[in-house]
Amino acid sequence: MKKHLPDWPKTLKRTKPRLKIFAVLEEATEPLSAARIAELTKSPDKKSWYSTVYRVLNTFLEHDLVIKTSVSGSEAQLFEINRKDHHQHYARCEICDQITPIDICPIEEITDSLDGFRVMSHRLELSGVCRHCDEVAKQA
Amino acid sequence: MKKHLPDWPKTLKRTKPRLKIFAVLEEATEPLSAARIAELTKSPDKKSWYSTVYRVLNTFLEHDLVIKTSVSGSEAQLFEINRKDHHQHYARCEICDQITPIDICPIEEITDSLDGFRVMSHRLELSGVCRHCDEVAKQA
DNA sequence: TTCTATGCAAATATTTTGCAACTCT
DNA sequence: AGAGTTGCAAAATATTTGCATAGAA
Repeated sequence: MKKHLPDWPKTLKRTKPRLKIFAVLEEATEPLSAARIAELTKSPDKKSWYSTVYRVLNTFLEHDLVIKTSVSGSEAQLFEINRKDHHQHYARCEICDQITPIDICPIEEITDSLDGFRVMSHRLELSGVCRHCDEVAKQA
Repeated sequence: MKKHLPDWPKTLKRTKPRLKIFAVLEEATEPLSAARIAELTKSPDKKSWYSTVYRVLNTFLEHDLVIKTSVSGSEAQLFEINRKDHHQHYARCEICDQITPIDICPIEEITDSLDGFRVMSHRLELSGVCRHCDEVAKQA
Protein backbone atom coordinates (compact mmCIF):
# COMPACT_ATOMS: atom_id res chain seq x y z
CA MET A 1 0.00 0.00 0.00
CA LYS A 2 1.41 3.35 -1.09
CA LYS A 3 1.37 5.90 1.68
CA HIS A 4 1.06 9.48 0.73
CA LEU A 5 3.10 11.86 2.84
CA PRO A 6 2.02 15.45 3.33
CA ASP A 7 4.01 18.16 1.57
CA TRP A 8 6.29 20.37 3.59
CA PRO A 9 4.75 23.85 3.58
CA LYS A 10 7.01 26.36 1.81
CA THR A 11 6.74 28.73 4.74
CA LEU A 12 8.10 26.18 7.18
CA LYS A 13 11.79 26.43 7.88
CA ARG A 14 13.61 23.16 7.50
CA THR A 15 15.42 23.11 10.78
CA LYS A 16 17.29 20.15 12.11
CA PRO A 17 14.86 19.30 14.92
CA ARG A 18 11.86 19.56 12.63
CA LEU A 19 13.35 17.36 9.98
CA LYS A 20 14.43 14.81 12.54
CA ILE A 21 11.04 14.66 14.19
CA PHE A 22 9.32 14.44 10.85
CA ALA A 23 11.56 11.57 9.84
CA VAL A 24 10.87 9.72 13.05
CA LEU A 25 7.14 10.11 12.61
CA GLU A 26 7.35 9.07 9.03
CA GLU A 27 9.07 5.84 9.90
CA ALA A 28 6.86 5.05 12.84
CA THR A 29 4.44 2.20 12.46
CA GLU A 30 2.25 3.42 15.26
CA PRO A 31 1.36 6.72 16.91
CA LEU A 32 4.09 8.12 19.15
CA SER A 33 3.97 10.06 22.37
CA ALA A 34 5.96 13.24 22.78
CA ALA A 35 8.22 11.44 25.22
CA ARG A 36 8.93 8.68 22.74
CA ILE A 37 9.67 11.18 20.03
CA ALA A 38 12.05 13.02 22.32
CA GLU A 39 13.82 9.79 23.02
CA LEU A 40 14.04 8.78 19.38
CA THR A 41 15.38 12.14 18.29
CA LYS A 42 17.83 13.10 20.98
CA SER A 43 21.51 12.59 20.52
CA PRO A 44 23.54 10.81 23.21
CA ASP A 45 24.83 14.02 24.74
CA LYS A 46 21.78 16.26 24.71
CA LYS A 47 19.15 15.78 27.37
CA SER A 48 16.04 17.91 27.71
CA TRP A 49 14.55 18.61 24.30
CA TYR A 50 10.97 18.42 25.43
CA SER A 51 10.05 21.99 24.77
CA THR A 52 11.29 21.72 21.23
CA VAL A 53 9.46 18.49 20.62
CA TYR A 54 6.20 19.97 21.81
CA ARG A 55 6.69 23.16 19.88
CA VAL A 56 7.51 21.31 16.72
CA LEU A 57 4.56 19.00 17.13
CA ASN A 58 2.22 21.90 17.66
CA THR A 59 3.62 23.59 14.61
CA PHE A 60 3.11 20.41 12.64
CA LEU A 61 -0.44 20.20 13.89
CA GLU A 62 -1.17 23.72 12.74
CA HIS A 63 0.14 22.86 9.33
CA ASP A 64 -1.76 19.57 9.23
CA LEU A 65 1.41 17.59 8.90
CA VAL A 66 0.45 15.44 11.84
CA ILE A 67 -2.71 14.47 13.65
CA LYS A 68 -3.36 13.61 17.23
CA THR A 69 -4.69 10.15 17.53
CA SER A 70 -6.81 8.64 20.17
CA VAL A 71 -6.40 5.05 20.96
CA SER A 72 -8.93 4.53 23.64
CA GLY A 73 -7.47 3.27 26.82
CA SER A 74 -3.99 4.64 26.52
CA GLU A 75 -1.69 7.09 28.19
CA ALA A 76 -0.71 10.51 26.96
CA GLN A 77 -1.34 12.19 23.66
CA LEU A 78 -0.12 10.42 20.57
CA PHE A 79 0.96 11.88 17.30
CA GLU A 80 1.26 10.47 13.82
CA ILE A 81 1.89 11.69 10.31
CA ASN A 82 -1.22 12.91 8.59
CA ARG A 83 -1.33 10.61 5.58
CA LYS A 84 -3.91 12.53 3.71
CA ASP A 85 -5.47 9.91 1.55
CA HIS A 86 -6.68 8.04 4.57
CA HIS A 87 -6.05 8.14 8.25
CA GLN A 88 -4.60 5.07 9.71
CA HIS A 89 -6.81 3.10 12.03
CA TYR A 90 -5.87 0.80 14.85
CA ALA A 91 -7.19 -2.05 16.89
CA ARG A 92 -6.17 -2.18 20.50
CA CYS A 93 -5.88 -5.40 22.42
CA GLU A 94 -7.71 -5.15 25.72
CA ILE A 95 -5.33 -7.58 27.35
CA CYS A 96 -1.83 -6.66 26.27
CA ASP A 97 -2.58 -3.14 25.04
CA GLN A 98 -0.72 -3.81 21.85
CA ILE A 99 -1.79 -1.78 18.87
CA THR A 100 -2.42 -3.45 15.55
CA PRO A 101 -2.76 -1.27 12.46
CA ILE A 102 -5.84 -1.94 10.39
CA ASP A 103 -4.84 -2.10 6.78
CA ILE A 104 -8.15 -1.69 5.14
CA CYS A 105 -10.26 1.37 5.43
CA PRO A 106 -13.94 1.10 4.65
CA ILE A 107 -14.48 4.76 4.09
CA GLU A 108 -14.99 4.68 0.34
CA GLU A 109 -17.67 2.13 0.53
CA ILE A 110 -19.44 3.99 3.27
CA THR A 111 -19.16 7.31 1.54
CA ASP A 112 -20.91 5.86 -1.46
CA SER A 113 -23.87 4.93 0.65
CA LEU A 114 -24.29 8.36 2.19
CA ASP A 115 -26.03 10.06 -0.67
CA GLY A 116 -24.44 13.46 -0.79
CA PHE A 117 -22.75 13.67 2.59
CA ARG A 118 -19.20 14.89 2.04
CA VAL A 119 -16.89 13.19 4.51
CA MET A 120 -14.10 15.42 5.78
CA SER A 121 -12.67 13.21 8.46
CA HIS A 122 -13.33 9.88 10.03
CA ARG A 123 -12.20 7.72 12.82
CA LEU A 124 -12.50 4.06 13.45
CA GLU A 125 -11.64 2.39 16.72
CA LEU A 126 -11.60 -1.27 17.38
CA SER A 127 -11.03 -2.92 20.67
CA GLY A 128 -10.80 -6.61 21.37
CA VAL A 129 -8.36 -9.42 21.90
CA CYS A 130 -5.35 -9.97 19.69
CA ARG A 131 -4.47 -13.35 18.26
CA HIS A 132 -1.66 -13.91 20.69
CA CYS A 133 -3.60 -13.16 23.86
CA ASP A 134 -6.50 -15.15 22.53
CA GLU A 135 -4.34 -18.22 22.19
CA VAL A 136 -2.81 -17.77 25.59
CA ALA A 137 -6.28 -17.46 27.07
CA LYS A 138 -7.43 -20.66 25.41
CA GLN A 139 -4.58 -22.64 26.88
CA ALA A 140 -5.29 -21.50 30.39
CA MET B 1 -33.76 7.07 19.10
CA LYS B 2 -33.10 4.81 22.03
CA LYS B 3 -29.59 5.05 23.36
CA HIS B 4 -28.25 2.01 25.02
CA LEU B 5 -26.25 2.72 28.13
CA PRO B 6 -23.74 0.24 29.47
CA ASP B 7 -24.90 -1.81 32.43
CA TRP B 8 -23.48 -1.07 35.82
CA PRO B 9 -21.35 -4.07 36.74
CA LYS B 10 -22.75 -5.89 39.77
CA THR B 11 -19.35 -5.81 41.45
CA LEU B 12 -19.13 -2.04 41.27
CA LYS B 13 -20.22 -0.22 44.38
CA ARG B 14 -22.69 2.54 43.74
CA THR B 15 -20.98 5.34 45.59
CA LYS B 16 -22.02 8.93 45.40
CA PRO B 17 -19.05 10.17 43.35
CA ARG B 18 -19.38 7.33 40.87
CA LEU B 19 -23.05 7.82 40.33
CA LYS B 20 -22.60 11.56 39.96
CA ILE B 21 -19.81 11.21 37.46
CA PHE B 22 -21.71 8.62 35.52
CA ALA B 23 -24.74 10.88 35.36
CA VAL B 24 -22.67 13.79 34.12
CA LEU B 25 -21.12 11.66 31.41
CA GLU B 26 -24.46 10.27 30.46
CA GLU B 27 -25.93 13.70 29.95
CA ALA B 28 -22.94 15.08 28.12
CA THR B 29 -23.30 15.64 24.42
CA GLU B 30 -19.57 15.64 23.89
CA PRO B 31 -16.51 14.07 25.44
CA LEU B 32 -15.43 15.69 28.71
CA SER B 33 -12.03 16.32 30.25
CA ALA B 34 -11.29 15.25 33.79
CA ALA B 35 -11.16 18.90 34.79
CA ARG B 36 -14.59 19.56 33.32
CA ILE B 37 -16.01 16.53 35.05
CA ALA B 38 -14.54 17.68 38.34
CA GLU B 39 -16.17 21.04 37.84
CA LEU B 40 -19.54 19.60 36.91
CA THR B 41 -19.60 17.25 39.85
CA LYS B 42 -18.21 19.28 42.70
CA SER B 43 -20.49 20.88 45.22
CA PRO B 44 -20.05 24.59 46.01
CA ASP B 45 -18.09 23.94 49.17
CA LYS B 46 -15.77 21.11 48.18
CA LYS B 47 -12.71 21.93 46.18
CA SER B 48 -10.14 19.38 45.05
CA TRP B 49 -11.84 16.18 43.91
CA TYR B 50 -9.36 15.46 41.15
CA SER B 51 -7.99 12.26 42.56
CA THR B 52 -11.45 10.84 42.91
CA VAL B 53 -12.43 11.88 39.44
CA TYR B 54 -9.40 10.21 37.94
CA ARG B 55 -9.81 7.11 40.04
CA VAL B 56 -13.43 6.78 39.13
CA LEU B 57 -12.72 7.34 35.48
CA ASN B 58 -10.03 4.70 35.51
CA THR B 59 -12.36 2.31 37.22
CA PHE B 60 -14.98 3.05 34.59
CA LEU B 61 -12.42 2.45 31.88
CA GLU B 62 -11.53 -0.93 33.30
CA HIS B 63 -15.17 -1.85 33.31
CA ASP B 64 -15.69 -0.51 29.81
CA LEU B 65 -18.25 1.98 30.99
CA VAL B 66 -16.38 4.82 29.33
CA ILE B 67 -13.85 5.29 26.58
CA LYS B 68 -11.04 7.77 26.21
CA THR B 69 -11.10 10.04 23.23
CA SER B 70 -8.76 12.75 22.11
CA VAL B 71 -9.53 15.40 19.60
CA SER B 72 -7.07 16.81 17.12
CA GLY B 73 -7.93 20.27 18.32
CA SER B 74 -5.83 19.83 21.42
CA GLU B 75 -6.17 19.64 25.18
CA ALA B 76 -6.02 16.76 27.59
CA GLN B 77 -7.68 13.40 27.59
CA LEU B 78 -11.39 13.28 27.11
CA PHE B 79 -13.85 10.74 28.38
CA GLU B 80 -17.27 9.68 27.24
CA ILE B 81 -19.81 6.99 27.94
CA ASN B 82 -19.19 3.82 26.01
CA ARG B 83 -22.50 3.31 24.28
CA LYS B 84 -21.84 -0.24 23.30
CA ASP B 85 -23.38 -2.85 21.08
CA HIS B 86 -25.33 -0.23 19.33
CA HIS B 87 -24.48 -1.11 15.83
CA GLN B 88 -25.79 2.04 14.35
CA HIS B 89 -23.21 4.64 13.32
CA TYR B 90 -23.66 8.27 12.41
CA ALA B 91 -22.10 11.01 10.40
CA ARG B 92 -22.19 14.47 11.92
CA CYS B 93 -22.37 17.60 9.79
CA GLU B 94 -19.75 20.13 10.83
CA ILE B 95 -21.96 23.01 9.78
CA CYS B 96 -25.46 22.24 11.01
CA ASP B 97 -24.58 19.48 13.46
CA GLN B 98 -27.26 17.30 12.01
CA ILE B 99 -26.79 13.60 12.25
CA THR B 100 -27.10 11.28 9.29
CA PRO B 101 -27.38 7.58 10.00
CA ILE B 102 -24.92 5.32 8.26
CA ASP B 103 -26.75 2.33 6.97
CA ILE B 104 -23.90 0.00 6.39
CA CYS B 105 -21.44 -1.20 8.96
CA PRO B 106 -18.09 -2.37 7.67
CA ILE B 107 -17.10 -4.28 10.71
CA GLU B 108 -17.44 -7.74 9.27
CA GLU B 109 -15.24 -7.00 6.37
CA ILE B 110 -12.60 -5.47 8.59
CA THR B 111 -12.70 -8.28 11.08
CA ASP B 112 -11.98 -10.71 8.31
CA SER B 113 -8.80 -8.87 7.42
CA LEU B 114 -7.44 -8.83 10.94
CA ASP B 115 -6.19 -12.37 11.01
CA GLY B 116 -7.10 -13.57 14.43
CA PHE B 117 -7.88 -10.36 16.25
CA ARG B 118 -11.21 -10.82 18.01
CA VAL B 119 -13.16 -7.58 17.92
CA MET B 120 -15.12 -6.91 21.07
CA SER B 121 -16.31 -3.41 20.36
CA HIS B 122 -15.96 -0.81 17.70
CA ARG B 123 -16.75 2.79 16.99
CA LEU B 124 -16.96 4.65 13.75
CA GLU B 125 -17.20 8.40 13.56
CA LEU B 126 -17.64 10.44 10.44
CA SER B 127 -17.57 14.16 10.23
CA GLY B 128 -18.11 16.31 7.19
CA VAL B 129 -20.72 18.36 5.37
CA CYS B 130 -24.23 17.12 4.77
CA ARG B 131 -25.96 17.35 1.43
CA HIS B 132 -28.06 20.30 2.45
CA CYS B 133 -25.23 22.46 3.79
CA ASP B 134 -23.14 21.52 0.83
CA GLU B 135 -25.75 22.87 -1.56
CA VAL B 136 -26.17 26.03 0.43
CA ALA B 137 -22.43 26.52 0.37
CA LYS B 138 -22.31 26.12 -3.40
CA GLN B 139 -24.87 28.82 -3.94
CA ALA B 140 -22.95 31.35 -1.88
C1' DT C 1 21.34 40.43 8.11
C1' DT C 2 16.88 39.51 9.89
C1' DC C 3 13.58 36.88 11.79
C1' DT C 4 12.27 32.72 13.69
C1' DA C 5 13.33 28.44 16.14
C1' DT C 6 16.08 26.26 19.58
C1' DG C 7 17.91 25.05 24.13
C1' DC C 8 17.64 25.57 28.76
C1' DA C 9 15.39 26.43 33.03
C1' DA C 10 11.55 27.42 35.40
C1' DA C 11 6.40 27.71 35.50
C1' DT C 12 1.91 25.26 34.74
C1' DA C 13 -1.08 21.72 34.07
C1' DT C 14 -2.35 17.01 34.34
C1' DT C 15 -2.51 12.57 36.47
C1' DT C 16 -1.15 9.39 40.14
C1' DT C 17 -0.36 7.85 44.94
C1' DG C 18 -0.18 7.23 50.26
C1' DC C 19 -2.92 7.03 53.99
C1' DA C 20 -6.47 7.86 57.50
C1' DA C 21 -11.35 8.39 57.64
C1' DC C 22 -15.60 7.07 55.67
C1' DT C 23 -19.39 4.25 53.04
C1' DC C 24 -21.46 0.82 50.66
C1' DT C 25 -23.07 -3.95 50.96
C1' DA D 1 -17.97 -5.67 60.34
C1' DG D 2 -15.17 -5.81 56.26
C1' DA D 3 -13.68 -4.56 51.75
C1' DG D 4 -13.17 -1.20 48.99
C1' DT D 5 -13.58 4.22 48.23
C1' DT D 6 -13.06 8.87 49.18
C1' DG D 7 -10.71 13.29 50.48
C1' DC D 8 -6.78 15.55 51.11
C1' DA D 9 -2.08 16.58 50.48
C1' DA D 10 1.89 15.72 48.28
C1' DA D 11 4.49 13.33 44.47
C1' DA D 12 5.15 12.20 39.79
C1' DT D 13 4.25 13.29 34.85
C1' DA D 14 3.23 15.88 31.06
C1' DT D 15 3.07 20.27 28.67
C1' DT D 16 3.92 25.20 28.18
C1' DT D 17 6.50 29.56 28.47
C1' DG D 18 10.35 33.31 28.90
C1' DC D 19 14.43 34.65 27.22
C1' DA D 20 19.20 34.79 25.38
C1' DT D 21 21.55 32.52 21.62
C1' DA D 22 21.96 29.87 17.40
C1' DG D 23 20.46 28.90 12.77
C1' DA D 24 17.81 29.22 8.31
C1' DA D 25 16.57 32.08 4.37
